[in-house]
This record gives sequence, structure tokens and C-alpha cells, in this order.
Amino acid sequence: MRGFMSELPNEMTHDQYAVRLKKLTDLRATGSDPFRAGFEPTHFSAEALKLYVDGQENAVGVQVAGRLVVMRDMGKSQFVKILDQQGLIQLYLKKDVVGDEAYAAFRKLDLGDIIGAAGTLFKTKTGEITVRVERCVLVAKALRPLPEKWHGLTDPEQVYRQRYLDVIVNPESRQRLLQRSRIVSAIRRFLEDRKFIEIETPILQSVAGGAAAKPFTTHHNALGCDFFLRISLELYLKRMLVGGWDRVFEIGRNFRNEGLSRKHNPEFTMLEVYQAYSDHRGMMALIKDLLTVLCRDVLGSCEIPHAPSGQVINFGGAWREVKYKDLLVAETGDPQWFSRSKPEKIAAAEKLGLKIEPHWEDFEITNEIFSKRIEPGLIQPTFVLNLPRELCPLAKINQEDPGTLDVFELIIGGMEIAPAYSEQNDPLLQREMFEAQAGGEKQNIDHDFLLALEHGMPPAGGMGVGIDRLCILLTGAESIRDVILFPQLRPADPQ
RNA sequence: GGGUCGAUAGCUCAAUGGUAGAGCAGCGUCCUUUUAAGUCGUUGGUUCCGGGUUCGAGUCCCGGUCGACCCA
Repeated sequence: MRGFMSELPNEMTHDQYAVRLKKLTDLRATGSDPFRAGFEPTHFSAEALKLYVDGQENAVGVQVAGRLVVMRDMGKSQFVKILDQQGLIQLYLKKDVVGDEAYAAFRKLDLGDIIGAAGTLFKTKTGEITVRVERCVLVAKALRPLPEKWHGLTDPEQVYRQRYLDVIVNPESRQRLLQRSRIVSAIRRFLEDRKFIEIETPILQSVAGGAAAKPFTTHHNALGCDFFLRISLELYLKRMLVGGWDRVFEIGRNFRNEGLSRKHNPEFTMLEVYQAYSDHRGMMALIKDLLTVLCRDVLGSCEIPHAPSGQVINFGGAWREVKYKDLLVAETGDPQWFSRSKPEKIAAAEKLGLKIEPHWEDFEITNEIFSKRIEPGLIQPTFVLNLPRELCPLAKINQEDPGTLDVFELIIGGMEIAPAYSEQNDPLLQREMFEAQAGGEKQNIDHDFLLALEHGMPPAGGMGVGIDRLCILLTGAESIRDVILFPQLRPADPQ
């Protein structure tokens, strides 16, 4: 591992660190604290830039603060740029404006230092709105140099472990990760506008239910018992439907003790939404509205390029609706697929190039074809309907086709984005389905949830949206690690 | 877990088995409207770690660490 390893404290000997440390102690020696200079910005960079009125030079005063990322020293004047949460703003310092002493002090600053500046707005001869600095202070000294200005930081390991550097020097990372915050914020606004209540439910659970996944375990000392970290939000949100909170949602972290990949981080963010007196059809309308609003308000377009397929995903038109069964028949070319024997299914699946485990049930073989052969090809927004009932014990059975469920799986860009159900609210049926799914492991049944259902839960539509995957899709990221600020890595070797 | 590839200056990257270099950053100089500013000069290395082969290893071999990609 490059760079990171050598950044342990004992490396205070490297020359740039030593130079900066000396500057710091020199400042202290003259009585100024390089970490405490009081300065309050009046504006963020982008706000300040908007205040400039064409032709009115030096009419507007602003105070801005940020990290020095560009310095162009021309002797008795210099152009520098600082970076704040809204971006870059250029400052112009002249020796005869700020005075000899302040100017000399400014020239001792290093790239990476955090400064505050007060001055007026003007436009340079090349047309860039700039602050003509009258007063400037160091507010925090940087002891370590920034990565290179032109190439940025490219070592993926350092990008992930030192994300703070990545967002300073790589504008596309900064934009992508800010975009994620805007997406999450817009989702909250959208749901709150529709009278959904955001709630928070336990992460430490004694039964990790609501999904099929390996949980993390942890231990509570005072209670003297083990807990699981939640693998889904579902069962606690539904308890609140029982409690009469008719529209609830949570945006929270789930934890699954499984492999890492471009699409999997062990902790990931889910949105789950439940709406009483609605159903999976209602959720279809909700998710389509939500994604349309996100495209419009956050991305400014309903057409999002999808690099892996070379297609442009169009969120604006009608979204395809197709039954699971029809997709399977089309892929296998066998109208009788669902009545084939297990050996026939295995043979056909292997012919499609899939590896089938001998202990798999029929529906697992079928679903392997769906997830490996069909799903990756569904690029445009597609609601897959009538999934087989074995796939989820928490949804209502379809009346016309009792082998299937009143659910959809929304696939976009070849990825599962949102599953939704007409939620099962029959406590007796729910218990049966839990028991069937648990097999011998009855301790995995959440009896407290069943107790809640026995008090009566209104019929409801419910939906889960993988926020990380949604962000991959909407920002064109290549990996889940690019939309998570601090993705999980193996702990750095302490050497 | 398996396979492939990678780790060299603070950062981005070079270097047939034969003196480890460049650009940026840093340090010193010139320059009062720059846009990767320009100019002249210059410092900086446990080549990820540990073994081995060799007269000689950044380079070849073995083991390890961390990462990326693919597969499970």
C-alpha cells in the first residue's frame, strides 16, 4: 500500500511535514495560534459568486473561508483559490492593499491550509469573479501536503481510506457524493410531502428478521445476551402500522455478513416505506413518482446514461410491466417451464451456462435463471410482477394465481432497485409461512412480530429501496464503494 | 474462499538483472489580473514486508500484507 503506510506519526521527518511544522511553531512563537484565529464567513463560495453584479466592481463585500487549493504567486500580488462545501472561489491579494506584513505572512501559507478572507467582488480580465482581499487570516494549519492538483488521488485504497482527501482533490468524487446527499434529502422531502412519518427502529435485534441473510452478531454486556445487527427494517416498521401510524418510513443502515463486491457493502442503506390501505400497485405508483421527482429535481433530466449497457435509461415514459413467469418462459423458450421436473430444469439451466447446486429447490433453480440470465438484461425500468410465493413469506398471495405473490421487483440498469409487496397481514397465514421458511430453525421466528399482527395490522403496501444501488444508477458510479463515503475495507496493516 | 493484476519521492508516473528518474508539490530567486500561471536554481527514496537466487535484485523465485478486477 502506497502512501498510507508511511503516514504514521513517526514520519514527522519527511521534509514537507518538517517545513510546515516549523512554520507552525514560528507562528506560535510570534503569538498567533494557527488553529484559533476567529473568523466567520458570511457566505459560501457559490453564494458569494452570485452576489456579483456585472459592471459593479468592488461593490459587494463578502467573507469566505476554505482550504487553499491553488496558489499563483506573482511577487507582489497573487491569485489563490479556496475550496468550501459549495466549491471553489478565487481570491486576489495585492501587497499594497493588504499591507507588507500581512502579505509576507500570506506568502508563508501552504497549499492545504484553511484560511478566511474578507474583501469585495470583482471580475478579472479573463472573466472570473474573484474576491479582492482586504483582510486574510489562517484559521487552521495543514501539516501534510495535498495530493497532486492535476491528477488528483487515484490509488483506490487511499481514495476510500482517506475520503476527505478524495473529495478535496477529485471534483467528480465530490460531486457524486454530494449528489447522494441530495438524493437522500429529496427522498425525505418527497415522502414527508405525502404525509409519511420518518421513524427509527432498533438496529440491535434478538431476531434478525425481514429478509434472508447472514447477520452480524454482537454482545450486550449488561443484559448478558447476544444481539444481531438488523438485516432489514421491515418487521419493526410494520409494528408501527399496527400502532396506527399509517404512513411510515425509515432510511437506515442494514448489515449483512456476506461477501463484498461492486454491488455489496456489508453495511448499506435501505429506504423502507409502508402505507396503510395501499398495496403493491400503490407502491408502483409511489416509486415511479419518487424516481421521476429525483430525476427532475436532483439530476435535472429523466434520461440517465447507463455506461455498462451503453443505453440511456429513460425514467420519463411508461414503465414496462411483465410477469416473472413470462420472462422465464421467454428466456428458456419453454411454455411448460413451471411444470417441468427438477432434473429437466437442472438440465435446461445448465444448458444456459448456469451452475446449479444439487440441493436447490425447484424455485431456486428458476430464480437462478432469473437473477443471472434475465435481470442483467433489464436496463429500462421494469416492474416484474407475480413472483413465486416461495421467494417471500411476508407478502400476500395473488388471488388469481395462488402460486404467486402480490409483489413487484423493480429492475433498472440490470439491478434490483426496489422490491414491494402487498403486505401479509393475516397473522395465522403469516405464522404458517414463517414456520415453513424457518424449517427446523424455529428460533429464527419473530414471535413478537406475530403477536403484533394478531392485534390487527391494516392492509398495506410496503417497499424497500436500496439507496446505495439507486445512487450507483443515478450518478453513473461503477461501484457501491464510489457512493459510500467510507466503504468497508480490511483494516489497514498496523505494521 | 479461488484466479488474474498491482504496490517505486508527499501525489501522478518512468526505469533490458548493472549509478533509482521526471512532472506537480516542497525549498531559494524574479514577477502587481493568473487559469495545470510563467522564470532560474535546488532538496527529497527502507522501491509494501520477509526470505531466496545472483558478482549484482525495483526488476527473477517463494511466502506474507493491502488493494483492484473476475469467479464462487
